[in-house]
Amino acid sequence: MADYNFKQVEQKWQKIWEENGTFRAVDGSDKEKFYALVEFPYPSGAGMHVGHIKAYSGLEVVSRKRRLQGYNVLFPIGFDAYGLPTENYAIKTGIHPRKVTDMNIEKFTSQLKRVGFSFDWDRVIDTTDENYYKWTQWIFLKMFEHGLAFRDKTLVNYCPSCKVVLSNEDSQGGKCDICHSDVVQKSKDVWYLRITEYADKLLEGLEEVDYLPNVKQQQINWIGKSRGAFVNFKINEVPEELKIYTTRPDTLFGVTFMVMAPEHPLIDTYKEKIANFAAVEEYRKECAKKTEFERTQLVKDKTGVKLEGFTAKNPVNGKDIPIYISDYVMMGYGTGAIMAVPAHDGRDYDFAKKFGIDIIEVIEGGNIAEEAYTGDGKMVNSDFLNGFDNKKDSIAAMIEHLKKEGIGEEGVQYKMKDWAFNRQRYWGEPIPIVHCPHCGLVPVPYDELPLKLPDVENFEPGQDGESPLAKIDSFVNCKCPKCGGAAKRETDTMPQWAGSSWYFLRYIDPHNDKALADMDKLKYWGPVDWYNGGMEHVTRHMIYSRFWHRFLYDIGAVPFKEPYLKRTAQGLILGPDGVKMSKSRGNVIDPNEVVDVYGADVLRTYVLFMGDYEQAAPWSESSMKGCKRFIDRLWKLQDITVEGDNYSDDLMSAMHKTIKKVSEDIEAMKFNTAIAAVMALLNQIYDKGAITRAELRDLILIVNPFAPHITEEIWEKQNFGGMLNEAAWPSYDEAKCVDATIEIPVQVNGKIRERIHVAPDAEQPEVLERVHALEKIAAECAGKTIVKEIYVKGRIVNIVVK
RNA sequence: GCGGGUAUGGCGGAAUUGGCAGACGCGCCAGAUUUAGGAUCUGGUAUCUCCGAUGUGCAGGUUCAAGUCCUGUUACCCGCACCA
Repeated sequence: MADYNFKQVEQKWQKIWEENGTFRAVDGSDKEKFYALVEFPYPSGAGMHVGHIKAYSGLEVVSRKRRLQGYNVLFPIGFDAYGLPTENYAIKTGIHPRKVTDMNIEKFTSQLKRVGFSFDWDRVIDTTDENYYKWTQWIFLKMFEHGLAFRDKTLVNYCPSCKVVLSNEDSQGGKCDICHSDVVQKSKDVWYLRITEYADKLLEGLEEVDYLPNVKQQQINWIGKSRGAFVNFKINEVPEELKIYTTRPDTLFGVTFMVMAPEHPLIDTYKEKIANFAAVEEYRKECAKKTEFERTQLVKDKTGVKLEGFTAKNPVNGKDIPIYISDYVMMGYGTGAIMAVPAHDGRDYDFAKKFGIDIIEVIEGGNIAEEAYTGDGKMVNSDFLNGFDNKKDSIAAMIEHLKKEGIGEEGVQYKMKDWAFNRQRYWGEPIPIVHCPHCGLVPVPYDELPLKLPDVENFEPGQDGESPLAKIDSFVNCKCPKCGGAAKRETDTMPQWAGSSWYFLRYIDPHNDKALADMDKLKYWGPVDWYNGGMEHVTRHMIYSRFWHRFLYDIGAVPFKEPYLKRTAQGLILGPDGVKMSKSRGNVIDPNEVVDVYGADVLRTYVLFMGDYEQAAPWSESSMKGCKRFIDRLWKLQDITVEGDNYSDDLMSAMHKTIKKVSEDIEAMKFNTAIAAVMALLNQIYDKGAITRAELRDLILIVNPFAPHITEEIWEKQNFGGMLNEAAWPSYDEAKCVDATIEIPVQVNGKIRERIHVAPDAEQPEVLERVHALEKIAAECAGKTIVKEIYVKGRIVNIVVK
């Protein structure tokens, strides 16, 4: 047999698959469906990364296996093409983002095809295609109609370098997610999506899906639901109440001061009554100047200013307490003001120590002279709560009291905030809203969608962060759809997360021009059975898309509640130096080069063999050569193939065991051990020196999902009949997975002294009888008393002697 | 600080969930083939004081039996972070 020519073979089969539409998903089939989804790529100019290959190879293998098992598989791909890098490239080069995007999509497509992924290429979507974003705009208008899209003037995160307003999610740690420069606070009119209204639904939905535990936990933390109480504190000097939120209302008797966020509006309302207003203003200025970095890094050093001339009354004991402002209280959470219980909160404790404020213990168990005690314990110094010994009961009792006295109520808070939903950028979906001087915000009529993104010459954002669209008079000036008067269009565009929030629905019916997808098709294909992607998308992208989807369900546009039944995440591929791949480090591996030198089958096999799929692992070229050897050895099996319609006796259990192992491991995403099992089988076959046609046929089938090109070629060369992808996944017989005899280690006091061969179903008396007949074991036991004898069937013998 | 995770040969990693630690691959050593290199094939490869003992970050514990379970502890990684 001539050496394996991967270049020729891979091209040959890729062409055949393409011409035959081999991997097309069939609408309206009687077969059971399987919808596998991978996160569609952003088509960047750099082209694909080996990380993409690993991300897609997991469900690629599952999909190919499921097809052989008779499923109707939908395994689609598309492009999430709106975004800043393309726009910035356009600004730099003057090439239109449309052109850049088309070029990049073409590049990605050819790269993906070279790897032989079994995507359904008839269903490719592009979020920047007007037939796609028409429906993105449609969903936005539906949200507007239902009061979920609204406009508000607030402080926003603004990146002075990108000249763009960012969501909290895009500016974590006070750094711009795109350019990593410092984000500043700015007052602006912005669009929001009321995702907070869906917080509970998003939490409840998690109970019915199968996500990795840490994915679920991250989403729960992100939503950040907490239960507690709102309590009103009277301010003594003015007719005003200061409302606070607390998770521990039962510690009210330990409150010795209050703290307001520096931005709290009450401060301005009563500024002429604040005796030290100049000092307050000074402090507020300092806070506004602080970067997020300083705020978080100097956590322990508490700062603040007392509001002179104001005191509050503790509503449970009537004590007068001072009010401070401090930047450790945030305006964006709760009510922007807190009751401080220094004895039982670390931050309040630090503040009280620094400002010399009383610390009153109300929960026993700690040493409040040393530090705040945040554990549970018996209530003290707390009037009617004294004697309660767990927080559940004491909180319930206090809430009861607050309600009865009319000073507070039960409450819930979320860390999640409403989603800032606009960018002052060109390369995004136009927001289909008209600003009419008479009618206010008026939606573009549905029959006028898509509201097309106009052509512009200059993609630079305007000064002060205005969208480039604002400069195009023909776009901006329009008639109000409601009153017909002169009006202006919204010029902001949607954020990059918009298009990806519903793309999995469009794959189901990508060419539909009547609806985002046909209801019958949605019923057949939905929901996504298995979604794999990166860990970095489990909060933002996944929560956003679960929100959109749940909204669409609530208005009857989709027939299922949760979009993704199962979610897994692949680990990163690190550079050969063990560090995350990056252009600046120069440790990036180009998949094209790997395909050139080793072939697509080797690349596919290696990214799955290199380690635990869900764990990060460094790239190693020499390790990949091992996979190259594996592929070549697979080819050479043809040299030792002999006639035979059955498995041979000496490979019987090995064949069945391997089929079982590979079948199970693929479903469990343990691709590395599946490949290892096949390698071990290959070693055994070469030791024996022969393989029957029946064995080769099934071996080729189970390797096919990993290495589809070479296996199709062998299939054809060996005349196994038809195309491999029309054959059935081999089955295994549980009874034949066991060998005729198995080796059992024999331990004396837990140390292995001998080994014997027994039938797998041999019973304990028989085995022990044979064990005692062994010379070495008899010697070990001589003169000692046998305390215990254990035989674990098929595993081990242990004799305990004294 | 909170939440989640990881720790096993020279390296990437296995271990049926309490039952032979180191599967499989890389690397390395030796041999075969080759003018040579590469490729390929065969054998070996945890450590040590090597007929026996030791060994899964560290210290204890449970058990006939622990990488796996329990208690404590250290280091590193990821996510969130002054969230009241």
